[in-house]
Formats: sequence, structure tokens, C-alpha cells
Amino acid sequence: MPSAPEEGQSTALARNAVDCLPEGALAEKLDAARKDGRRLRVKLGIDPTAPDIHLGHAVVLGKLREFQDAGHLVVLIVGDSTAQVGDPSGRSTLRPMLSLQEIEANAQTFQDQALRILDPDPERLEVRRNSEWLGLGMTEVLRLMRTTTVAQMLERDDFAKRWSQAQPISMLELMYPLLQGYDSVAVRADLELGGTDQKFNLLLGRDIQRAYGQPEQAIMTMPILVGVDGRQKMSKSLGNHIGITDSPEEMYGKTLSIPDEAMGDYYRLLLHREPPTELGPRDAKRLLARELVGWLHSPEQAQAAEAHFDRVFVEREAPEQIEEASVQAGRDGMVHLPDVMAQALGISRSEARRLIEQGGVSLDEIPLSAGELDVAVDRAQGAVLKVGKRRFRRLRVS
RNA sequence: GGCGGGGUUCCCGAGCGGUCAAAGGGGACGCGCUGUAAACGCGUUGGCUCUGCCUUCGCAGGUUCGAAUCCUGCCCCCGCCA
Repeated sequence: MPSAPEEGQSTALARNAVDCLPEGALAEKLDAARKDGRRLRVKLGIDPTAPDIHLGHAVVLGKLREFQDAGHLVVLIVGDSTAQVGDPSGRSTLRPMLSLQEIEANAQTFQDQALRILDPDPERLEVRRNSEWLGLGMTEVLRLMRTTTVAQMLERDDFAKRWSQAQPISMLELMYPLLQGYDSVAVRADLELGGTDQKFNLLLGRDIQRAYGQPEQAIMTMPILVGVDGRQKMSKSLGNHIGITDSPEEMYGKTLSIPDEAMGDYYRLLLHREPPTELGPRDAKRLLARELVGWLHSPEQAQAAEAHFDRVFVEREAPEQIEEASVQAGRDGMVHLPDVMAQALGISRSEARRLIEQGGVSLDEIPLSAGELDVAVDRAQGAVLKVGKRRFRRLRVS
């Protein structure tokens, strides 16, 4: 049995985790590592299938950071090779194929963004690409494939579900968990983290390590964070994400838009504490938004973001900083608004017309009426164009 | 290899010769309301030189006064059997 300090440490490190398996394995590993005077190698693999990291990733990255702060080494694997395969976890259909260029670009931003949360100290962080070792020859691939049976693969839920519903499962998808397991072999992981949807893959990594004569990693799964819709998991493709590089204003506003019920999860998983009971939901959420912006940007920017939000959405005034849009006057000395909006906002002229039609556009606080598509130069010059609730442009007639 | 089912607007999905820029849902956007970029309600959701015109229903041809709807060929996807 591990001694008390590791027991305590492992409990602390496993906080918020859904699974930490096998039972007691983490404490044992911490204990053994301490005795040998070495650090644990804590693995996380992320496939650069989308260009940005969001708060969902931040849950797991934050946990990794705790391991770093406890003196361990995080091995961050940017899955540039596996991204070409596509993780079938939680998927009901085959992922689309990404081009190498896209993957490379994503890989770079991923790495940069992850460092906003992780400690970059080389003693604490090792960043690897799995293309370093996944250029396997056929012999090696066959050896890898021999470690696992079809029955084992079909045990996993998403495959089982698809299988029973006679949905397709591609060979490529079957291959994915094996490659992820091979990553664990390549970096000799002591522990691998992931979301709960990764449980199968993480556990399979153990079997593969064993087959390669390595000690098996422990695994830890973290809860999946819901997106700003409060229903589905946070994901870029569902458009319900808060990116960790979102601007302070955007991050603040998106946070306030999460349903009250989701607040607890955000507090626990991202800020590692219970939501304040002494505050009402409104203030608790405002505090949450400030803290998140403070964490990923800075406390000063958090204050500014809140002030901006109050000004624009509570007081309904124009923000202090407004982007300029230079516009041309027509031959008749009028400014054609659909044109201006199309150019400045990247929408179609038809859409711009519709917005005006529906009373969604105002010029210096005065709503435009339906059909008011052209405006005199004097009125446009220097005026603030407001489209919807949150898009502002100061017009500069040239 | 054989048999069968499909490819529709951002997504899912109806339509199966005119009344179709195409039902319904989701999402997004706008307005109202609100502590909120929430919830709820109403509305909008191909483009444009906008009471009309142009382009869209896998691709290419064809039939027809008229095609998302019928025919031919091609491409792609799915299932079953082997």
C-alpha cells in the first residue's frame, strides 16, 4: 500500500476525474516514482482536427497543469498523424479527411494555445508529434494489429451501437485506437488523460503497452464540458465553444450566455471550486466570466471586458472602441447602406437589406426604417452604424 | 460479383411534372422582453440594379409549353447476399 503522502497527493490530483483506473494505480505510480526519484510521464494526445483549443480542452489541460505543478512531466502529443485517421470516439459517422496543410497549420496553433495553460518549462513539458513514430512499416503495423481482436474493438459503445444499427464502421476507424495506444508505447506513458469519451482508447493503450512489454499506464478521464448551449458537449463544429484565444469581450459575453444550470460545471472544472453560494445567479455568472477572462487573458482585461459588456448590452450604448469603415458616396451624393454593410461586415447585400427591413440597423442610435437604404453623406459621416445588438462600425466617408 | 436503397438549400429532412427559392425541425440572425449574447414570443434565413430578375435540388445530356420531380449516361454513398 502506498504511503500517506502519495495517497493524499493522488486524491488531490484525481479531483474532478470521472475515472482514475485501475483503482489505486495512480497512488502506486506516484509512490514508485518518488522512491526512484523520477517524475511521472503524463500523456495527453490532441488531434489537430480543428484550428482552435476551447474550454473543453482546457479542462484536461488544466488537470495536466496540476500534474506539472506537482513536479511531473507532461507529454503533449500533437496527433498530426492520427488526425489523418480520425478518432471515431463518440462519432456516428466517419470523419472527413483533412489535408496535410490544414493539419500542419492546426498543429502549430494547437501547440501555441496549449502553452497558455501548460507550463512551458522543458523540465515539465515535452511536446511531440506522433508523426515522429507513426511512419510504421507494414511489419510493425501487423504486429500492432495482432494485439487486439475484433471482438475487443466491437465492445466499445460507439462501435457497438453502429454495428447493431448496421451503420458503417471503416477499417480506418478500427485502426485509430491502436495508433493512439502505440503513442503510449512510444512515449512510455505512466498515465494518460482524456475526456470520458476517451476511456476505451485509454484503456486499450494499456493492452498495447503490455503487448510491447511495457508497464501499463494508469488512466484518468475528465468530465466533458458542455458548450454555451448547455446541452451538447463543447465543440467547435457544434459552434457552442468558447475558444481560449477568444477576445476578452467575446469570452466574457459567451460566458454570460451559458445557462445558469451549467455554471456549476464551469466553476468546478475550470476554476476548480464550487460556485459561490452567497451570490445570486447573475453575479455568480459575472464572477465566472471575469475569472475565466482573468485566467486566460488578465484580470485587467477581465475588468475591461465587463465594463464593455455593461456598456453595450446593459446600457445599450456604443462601445468605446469602434472599428472604422470607410465608405464611398454614390454619384447622387447618397451613401448606399447595403453596400457599406456588405463590405464592412462580410454579409450579402440581400442580408443587409433584410436587416434594415427588420429594424435591426441604426445610425447614431436612430433606427433606420424599412426601405431606408440610402442616407445623405452628412448623416453618414462619422456616424455609428449599429447592426443587430453587437456589430458596430464608425463610418468614414471618403 | 448479384440484388436493393440513396445523393435536395448551413445541417437533418419532406417534395416526386406546373401553385417550388422548395414543407418541417435544428442552427444562425433580427425584433420584443430580460440580470445576460439565457429562457420565452414573433419574424427572417440563395443572390441581385428587388412589387421584378437571375442562379440552385450529385454531374452531363434529353423529353416537355414547363423538371428537384420523367428518360439516358456518368460519378459518389449505403444496405443485404456471396
